[in-house]
Amino acid sequence: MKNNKEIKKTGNIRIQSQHKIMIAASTEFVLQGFKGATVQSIADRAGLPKANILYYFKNKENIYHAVLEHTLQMWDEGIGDITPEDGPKAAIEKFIDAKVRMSFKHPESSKIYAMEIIQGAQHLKDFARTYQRKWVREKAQLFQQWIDNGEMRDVDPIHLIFLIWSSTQHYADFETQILTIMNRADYEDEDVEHVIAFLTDMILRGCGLN
Amino acid sequence: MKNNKEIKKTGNIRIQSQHKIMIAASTEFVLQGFKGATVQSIADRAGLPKANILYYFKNKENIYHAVLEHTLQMWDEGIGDITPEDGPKAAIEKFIDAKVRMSFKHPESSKIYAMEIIQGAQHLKDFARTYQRKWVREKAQLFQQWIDNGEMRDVDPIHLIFLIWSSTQHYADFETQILTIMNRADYEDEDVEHVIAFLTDMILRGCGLN
DNA sequence: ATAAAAGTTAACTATATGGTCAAGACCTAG
DNA sequence: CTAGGTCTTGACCATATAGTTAACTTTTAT
Repeated sequence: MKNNKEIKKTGNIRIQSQHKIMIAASTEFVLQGFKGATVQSIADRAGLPKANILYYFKNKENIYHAVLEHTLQMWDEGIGDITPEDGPKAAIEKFIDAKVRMSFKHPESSKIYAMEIIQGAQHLKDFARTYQRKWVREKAQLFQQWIDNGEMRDVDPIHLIFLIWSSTQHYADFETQILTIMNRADYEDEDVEHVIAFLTDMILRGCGLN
Repeated sequence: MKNNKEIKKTGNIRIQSQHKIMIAASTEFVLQGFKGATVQSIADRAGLPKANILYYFKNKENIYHAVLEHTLQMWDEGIGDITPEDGPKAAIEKFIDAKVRMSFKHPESSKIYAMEIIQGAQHLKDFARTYQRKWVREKAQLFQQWIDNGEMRDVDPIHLIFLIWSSTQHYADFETQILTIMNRADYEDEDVEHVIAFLTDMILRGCGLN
């Protein structure tokens, strides 16, 4: 009880502050990059004095790590799992649906992750990379089995995953460009559904599932 | 003659130095981002003293602008043109072929461009954005005509272009991740052909052209 | 041959920034 | 009420870095 309360009270302000800082930091990292985002700019955006930021995170790198980790975790949770029972059609539908929704809901996460990869994944821990390799290979194997069973066309499963990945992520990462091209200020709710429908249709057909 | 020689000689060293600097700068900008890339690091990579860099480019921003402009120009030249006579199949084939080859040949360009867009295209001149909108809309209209003529399935042409764009670009931008997943150190020549074949097959089929 | 132009570079400066510190405010438990 | 912890924050410092300058060398034009 006592311990509980301590966590509830003392922990709360810590969590809350850290959360507020991470939100602000995400924006700054997207806008300015890791080096370009200054602790001061993060502080300003979070509405806190700089020293307070450094009180909750030992240094800028730690903020970035926290943000990255949070991103990975969100990705991991958001991307529902695919099972052999799903069959190829449902699997692709689930996968596209989840990724597109995530792209539209958390574009900053996608952007930060993309920048990290583009720059060579210098801050990404080895285990994260290995984890992803395992994930992709596992899913690819599922697709391969469906192919072997004649449940879908014989397409390279690894590249199929890349295709889904890239085409869905694009709406987050290239938001600016896409909005410019569509001559719009913001995405709207219908866009999500439209994109899901479009991509699902195209890719299912590519796999001979339509 | 005199004038010619002057351009040939004097211009040469200028062009050569600028080129060398831009190559080095590209790498640094990809690796460290705009703010993270220091003039010194660019100088070191180019094998020149810092002051020499600043002699050829007034400041860091100018180096970045030159690199960006070069990238845009290359993209513009590399992406062959599509004409109404091509018909949808050849158009898609040409487009994918050109973009994939560019991704594998000049990944840094693709990366710099991607980072610029992700960060909100803060350095991109308005005319470049407008130009791209025009380009995409123009091509989309072509596809729309083919659709109206019953030459291909009725898919959203703008999103079709996004799909081709994203899936091809991905191999440049996410190089690091893709190599990790494929457990490889580098791309090989066959990869280009394989990717072209895979994407062309998938997307043509998606458009009902196969 | 020579003067002007172009190129090279070490040394310097001003500033921005990451991070520290210490003093004090504010909780919380007993 | 008070002692120990947590939180807050202005002031400070060391360093990294963009950009300048000025002296010097090399190239080019005539």
